[in-house]
Amino acid sequence: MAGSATIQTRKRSLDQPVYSVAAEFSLGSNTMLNFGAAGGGNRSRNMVYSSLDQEEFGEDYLDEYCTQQEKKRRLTVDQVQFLERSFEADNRLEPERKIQLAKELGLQPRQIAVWFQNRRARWKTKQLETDYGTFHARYETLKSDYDNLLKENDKLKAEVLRLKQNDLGGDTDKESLQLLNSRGLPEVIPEDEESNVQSSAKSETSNVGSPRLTGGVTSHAFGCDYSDSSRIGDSSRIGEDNLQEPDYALPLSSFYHGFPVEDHAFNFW
DNA sequence: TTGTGTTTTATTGCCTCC
DNA sequence: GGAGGCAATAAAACACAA
Repeated sequence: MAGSATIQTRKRSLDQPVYSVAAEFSLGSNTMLNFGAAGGGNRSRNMVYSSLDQEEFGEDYLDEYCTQQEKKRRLTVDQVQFLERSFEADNRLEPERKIQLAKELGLQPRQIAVWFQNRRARWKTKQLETDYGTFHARYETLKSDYDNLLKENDKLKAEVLRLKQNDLGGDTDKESLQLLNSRGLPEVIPEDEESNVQSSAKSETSNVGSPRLTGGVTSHAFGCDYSDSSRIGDSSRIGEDNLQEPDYALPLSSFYHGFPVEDHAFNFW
């Protein structure tokens, strides 16, 4: 068999044989754990064979073996458990550790490397699924909060509109405004008192004729704190350069997280 | 038993690092 | 340029319903 006595490099060309070669390292049988063979012995032409095979049966056997065997062999439960424990300790594989594991499990170092490679891939997939679940749950929470804010805002706007339509001079309306203010909302100033506010403030808002919101519009007033973007997680952290003071000329419903909201629908995902 | 979907083992090609 | 990592993929092994 061509190439059977050469050490397989991982970067082989297409016309090279696919057989891995047991001579990649010399296996010390006294250090090898007794994991036995899995899968009943049918091994693929593509399947690496162990150093033990080479020691026991020699190259003639291996030539025949490599031409006849076409099946892969799965690792035993014990081998997998051993590898799992090793992976938990450190999912990176230094060359020395790879050799050591190969000796202890009776496998090729290449098999150890492949197993760790595939295991990292599985771990990454699992991690992505976990992260998705976490972020999606947070998204749902934020969306729910946002919807509640919208509803609250609509109610308040309706309340303000109703008050404006009434005779604003009456005590009843003042009491209503005080009630609104007592709810921890941005302070609503009756128009008859607004004249006492500095005239320069008038240019800050285009809501001429409407009760003025003071102290800025923040979610804190609604018992929520959305200013901490770290709740979302570092990977989705909002760039602080993008943070800006809300444009108070826009309606309250246009704000979320300090950003103008173009559309109520989130395109989070 | 068989068809089908999933998991595991292994290869290939490309990329980065030293 | 070699070694090692990763993504994509192939294919065998396995699980399981019909």
